[in-house]
Amino acid sequence: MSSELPKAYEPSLIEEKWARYWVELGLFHVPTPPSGEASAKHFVQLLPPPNVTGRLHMGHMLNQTEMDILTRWHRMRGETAVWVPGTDHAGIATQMMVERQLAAEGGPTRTDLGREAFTERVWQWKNQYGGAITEQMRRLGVSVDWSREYFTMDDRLSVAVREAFVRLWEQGLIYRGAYIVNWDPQLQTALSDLEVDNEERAGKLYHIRYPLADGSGAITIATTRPETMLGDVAVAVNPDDERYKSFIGKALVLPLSAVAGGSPREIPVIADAWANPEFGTGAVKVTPAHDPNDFAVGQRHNLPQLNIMDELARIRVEGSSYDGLDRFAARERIVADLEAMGALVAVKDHALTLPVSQRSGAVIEPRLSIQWFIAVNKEPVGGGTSLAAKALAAVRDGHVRITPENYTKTYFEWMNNIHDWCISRQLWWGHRIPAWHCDACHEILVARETPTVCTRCGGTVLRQETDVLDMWVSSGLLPFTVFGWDGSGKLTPNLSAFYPTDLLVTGFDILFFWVAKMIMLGCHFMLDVPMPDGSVRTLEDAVPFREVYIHALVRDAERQKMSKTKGNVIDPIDIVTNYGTDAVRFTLASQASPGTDIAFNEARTEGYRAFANKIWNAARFLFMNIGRAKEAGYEVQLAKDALFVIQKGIFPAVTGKVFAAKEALTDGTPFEAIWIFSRLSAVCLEIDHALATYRFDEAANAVYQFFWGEFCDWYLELVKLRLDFSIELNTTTALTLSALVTAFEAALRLLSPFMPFLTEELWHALYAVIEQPPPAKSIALTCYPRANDFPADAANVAAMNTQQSLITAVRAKRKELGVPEKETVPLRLSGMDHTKRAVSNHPEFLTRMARVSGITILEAGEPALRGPNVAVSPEFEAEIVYERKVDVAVERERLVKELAKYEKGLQAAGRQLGNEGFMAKAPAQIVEGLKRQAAETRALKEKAEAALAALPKG
RNA sequence: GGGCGGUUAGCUCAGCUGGUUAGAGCGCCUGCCUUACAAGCAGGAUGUCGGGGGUUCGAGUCCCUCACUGCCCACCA
Repeated sequence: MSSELPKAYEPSLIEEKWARYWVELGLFHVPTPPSGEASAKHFVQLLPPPNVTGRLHMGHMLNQTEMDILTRWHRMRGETAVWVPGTDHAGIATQMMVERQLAAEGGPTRTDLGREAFTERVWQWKNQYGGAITEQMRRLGVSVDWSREYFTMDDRLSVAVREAFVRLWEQGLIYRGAYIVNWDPQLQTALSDLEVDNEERAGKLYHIRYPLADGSGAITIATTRPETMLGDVAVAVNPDDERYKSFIGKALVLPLSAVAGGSPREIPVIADAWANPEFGTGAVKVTPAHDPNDFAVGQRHNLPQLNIMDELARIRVEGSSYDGLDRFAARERIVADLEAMGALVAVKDHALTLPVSQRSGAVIEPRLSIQWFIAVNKEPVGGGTSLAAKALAAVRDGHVRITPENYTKTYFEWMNNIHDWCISRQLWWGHRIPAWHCDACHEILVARETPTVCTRCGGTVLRQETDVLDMWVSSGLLPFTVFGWDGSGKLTPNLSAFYPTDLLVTGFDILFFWVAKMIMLGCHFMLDVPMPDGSVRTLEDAVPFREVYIHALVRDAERQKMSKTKGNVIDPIDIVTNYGTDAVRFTLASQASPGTDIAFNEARTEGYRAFANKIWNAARFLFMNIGRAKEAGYEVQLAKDALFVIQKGIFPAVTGKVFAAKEALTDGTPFEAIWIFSRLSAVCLEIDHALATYRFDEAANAVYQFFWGEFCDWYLELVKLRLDFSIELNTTTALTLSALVTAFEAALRLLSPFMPFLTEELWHALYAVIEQPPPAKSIALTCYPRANDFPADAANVAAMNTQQSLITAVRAKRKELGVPEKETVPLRLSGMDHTKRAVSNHPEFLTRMARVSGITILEAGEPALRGPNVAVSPEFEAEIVYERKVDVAVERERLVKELAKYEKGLQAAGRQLGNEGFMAKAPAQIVEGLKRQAAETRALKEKAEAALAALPKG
């Protein structure tokens, strides 16, 4: 292979190849260390499992980009980087998906099929389509360990889920009972509070008169859901409400409650502080079976619970004329009937927040039903603190650190007000609750193995509970179940080596759904598992992860939240197809910093595609020159210690484990080579610091700025004046080429966590060009550049800075004077000694970069250069010898503007320097700096004044 | 009703514990096909850092306040 890379970078030509290569060679597989082996420094992460039904969205892409950058970075730093991927069975979503599919096919419905056949269908679906999202992940090249991939319904995980359930039950932390839950009448299942959204809707507040049974008057109540009055069992008033004191204890006749052939029900007026005198009429109807507040009131007053709806939210009151009506139809009928009988006192507009199912969009009906709960605030039987208490302590005591920090507060707020967790779902797809009901005595048996005999009555007809577990139960156990936890209390080799995991990267939307559950369950179950050294595990090491990084939301270019209804959803795969994975990754990384949402703008991605192309072309330049060197008879080879040299070259390029550019410097090392190494060294520090603090944006920007703004803009340009293949075996050329290759190869490694595809391609191409086998199968398996690998020469960098500012100033002045770009001009230079020295040491920089034909450096005694042809800075005056074609008016305007700027600066400085307080209190270095700057500004001002005076009048 | 954030150049955002005269990318203007790259090169313009007050020698940076604007949580019928 030679340097024949296409002129423009075409990601589609290489990405698929490498994505496959990484997976097929299993490059990111980390074997389980033998039991008992001390674990090396590791970096373990668990991928937040996407739903099997899912397609990759921008949130996933951001999440995975961040995780992948960190994983690759840690891996290249020599740590054992384990990233465990997997998918979630996603109970409701998957069941809905398959039901829809059945409906589309016109085949049997779920209920037609029955439980067993239906779940079989879901498995079929999962096996056929469930890999879509992981396929997308493979395409993105995320460096997960695929051999560790899990599915939350895998046998091994299911066994662990059952074990966890049984143990919680045995510890008295799981109970079953009739409570008000959020009922989704469409899906016909209970939902947790978190699965319910509250939506603002315009509604009505109905005032309804309930007459006293003794005919002595009436109470008017206010309600937004009049249909539930069929289930009323009381009316509550505030005990301190003077208006109603006399009513307390009396009986009311419940309107419309008469069923066929009967008379209306009577209900009592009770006193309860729940009734708010300020709201509505101050009297509230009490419907314990259909409202959580009323449920509580009912418990306090021992009221009956009257369930008047079925699971489809249809009215079910035998003998009532409303029987069988849908709740909303019933509402209309009831309101009309009340109006007809004169009981409807008023209807007022009322803004209300309606609970809506996140899953189906149906209006939630609070419903009394029998469900299973985890008691999160209860102490387990046999001692210990509650789940919530442990989870609070884990974060409070710093065993789990949350970034950005302000989420810690949110976490505490939530954890302090946490309610019991409803874990049962009336679905068929999921982990079926391991409980059996005895037909004979109704005893509930919770067991690891399917029981055959009732332990209480010896009955043999046992039916397994039909409910399944909330999906977050199984995913909440993942940090230890993926490493083989089986409840036996044994430390598996994987747990020993990899638990607790190091970092969890996730979105805030599942902080409570998932993160909090993992902390509760991890702290609870892992406390029983001994440490690798056999000692007792404490909370510090029971936590599921040491750190949580909560990433921001990816919005559209207008900062709108992406949503299907708005139609502004950006499909990452589309963008990746257009611009390449690396460019999209870089776009996300360049904006990813803790707590800041990302506005995804394609224009930005276009910019990073250009960056990829820039890198590509830098490589072409390199390869072209290596090709020339070979033609010119230079020897290109690897040295003994896995380094390669060119001719008698000096710079070890590469990698494997050793890298020692620093030691390899010689007297002949070109100035600009030392400079680029010094810069590399500094950038390494910047990147390490940035990534250690989740400043992906800073890291990305640092490497971007380095590669484009320094390596390409300056170093490559300067290199051009060294490379001379016309002379046989020129040492300078050899040294330059060695340094160039060395620096480039290091830059590729620096870039590779951010742009894995491009860097992999070019890295292999580089070795192909020098006809040597690469030192590793992948750039991802080499080591990350460290600051110490390179020389850092401050004096060199300072001199280079001087050269750069001089070159820039001359270029600007040339432009101002209208010198044609190709024309070379003589230059005269006065100014400070260090500037003169920098230029006389390397006049070729100025000559090449600013197209200067001859340089005259004025002696120390000579007067400083002045005039409109002089480019000035505090450090130098550089005169371009050229007959200017300058517009005097324009030049005057420019100078006047410049003067004003200097004047403003001087005034600002003068204010401070003339301020006694400042002089007395400000640190010396600040004062010094300000003085120096003021002096410089004054000098510039004088120079500008001189130039202005020298302008012809006109 | 509680809690958390945001407001800096036309756009998207940096600006770390207050310290010299506020930055980047994109866009915009001017000139260049300079033997890696026009997805490029060189040069340039652009901000009363949301309003007001305060603390300080010194304030995008800290405090108060107002305005606008997101987001999360919440059982007020």
